[in-house]
Amino acid sequence: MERVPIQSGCEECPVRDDAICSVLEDGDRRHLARIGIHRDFERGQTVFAAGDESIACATLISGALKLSRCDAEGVERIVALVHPAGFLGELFANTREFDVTALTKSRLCLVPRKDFEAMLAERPALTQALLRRTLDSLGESRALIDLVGRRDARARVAGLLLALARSAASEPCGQASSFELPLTRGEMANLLGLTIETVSRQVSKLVADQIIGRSGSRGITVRDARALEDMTG
Amino acid sequence: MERVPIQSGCEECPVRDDAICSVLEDGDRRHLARIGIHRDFERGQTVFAAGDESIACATLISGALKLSRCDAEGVERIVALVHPAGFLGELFANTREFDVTALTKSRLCLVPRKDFEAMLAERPALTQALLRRTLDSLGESRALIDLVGRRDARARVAGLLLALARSAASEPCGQASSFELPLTRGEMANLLGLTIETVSRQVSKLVADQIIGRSGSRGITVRDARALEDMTG
DNA sequence: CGGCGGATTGACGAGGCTCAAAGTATGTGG
DNA sequence: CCACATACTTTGAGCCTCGTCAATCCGCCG
Repeated sequence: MERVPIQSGCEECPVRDDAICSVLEDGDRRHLARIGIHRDFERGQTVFAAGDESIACATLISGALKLSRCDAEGVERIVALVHPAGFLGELFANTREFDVTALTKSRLCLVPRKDFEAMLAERPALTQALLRRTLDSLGESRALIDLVGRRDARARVAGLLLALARSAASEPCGQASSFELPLTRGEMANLLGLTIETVSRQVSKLVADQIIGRSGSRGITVRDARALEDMTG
Repeated sequence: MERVPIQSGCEECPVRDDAICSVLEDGDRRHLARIGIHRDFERGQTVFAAGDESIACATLISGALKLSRCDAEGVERIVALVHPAGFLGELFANTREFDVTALTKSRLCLVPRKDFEAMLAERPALTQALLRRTLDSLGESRALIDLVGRRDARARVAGLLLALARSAASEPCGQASSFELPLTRGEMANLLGLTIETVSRQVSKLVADQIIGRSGSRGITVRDARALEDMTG
């Protein structure tokens, strides 16, 4: 569990133009770079645990994370995915609400919460950026409600594959034609409100219909993006 | 469609301590009171329409609203409900993303968007309050994902009834034992990702099981709140 | 090689959707 | 005041999708 100081004042950061710190002036950025650290996580590692005290905020630099919660019976419930440039942190509560787990090898930029909150108080632009990001999350969350509440299994899987293809794209607004799933079938099922078997069957059916291709159990090739989009409405 | 100026600088406002303007100092409040107006809507009236230019923000003073969107086939999809003290407004986009419709007789406090944004830029506390409210919406939205994605029909209906009982409560954190549903069966079904028939059957079953009582098709009495809570996990 | 976690595939049953009909509330016009 | 229309709700019957249970398969690692 290495803690690496942030080198070179963020100049090399791959998400420097997308993450919420992009709204800061260079001076403020340098300040954050001095107090922040980088840290790497392997697939499956817990980044934050629900119930823990919230002492740090973070921006995801690379990789992918899941946000989940366990219900009364101890069953995991994934409520959102986090992609690079995404922000993590409880802002007005002292304890964390969700478990945050790495889905792939991931790198985070961690900043002590109190320092971040201090900067929020002084820099309205930062608060606005955070608000904007939260509004985006809200939009995503509502899109997920749509997917999960109204679509059949085939459309749910199609919608998730599209979303993952988009987030795997190199440019914003594009979509990768070929990518590795960061989620197991079980995690896909969990997120979509389906079972492992149903997800597996739908993926197989999409392959049979020539809409996607498979390489290994995690590799996906989008053959007919149009068909996928049509399914999700 | 009357437009009523805000009288008496908000002193009488029933949501003055809960709405986002509660974080403002009296001077700023008076300023908003001068430029804002009150407006009443009847059940079914459109408050804002998706695609319209966003020229006003609003706080719901009384009543209830639904946020919905239509998919490609023109089918309505309710994504959230808005209760008194709730905030409405696209902040970084120029067009509205959702249809907003009154579910009951409702009163709103409307403020021109540009004035509101100007105040946001000057008053970090206001931005923070809005951020906090947005985070709450995000939490609600994730709770809805949980309800819709993982629970069976009975639990979904139970969860919605509980949520409505809470929002009908006079004190915060309490729940009304008897209230009027602001939603038709069709709207409940839409929100929960079920059909009208299934909702109707589940409500009938809850009545048969002595868990709730009915007075007319919209009146609900909670007889066994514990049982409802147990169902939703 | 065997063991293990994850993925696939099949058979079966149940829960919820579809289709259909009838019941209830509310309003409108004669 | 009643007849009628309209909108919403309730209830029933049958079917289909998806969940459950179970067996097998694949890739990976010791």
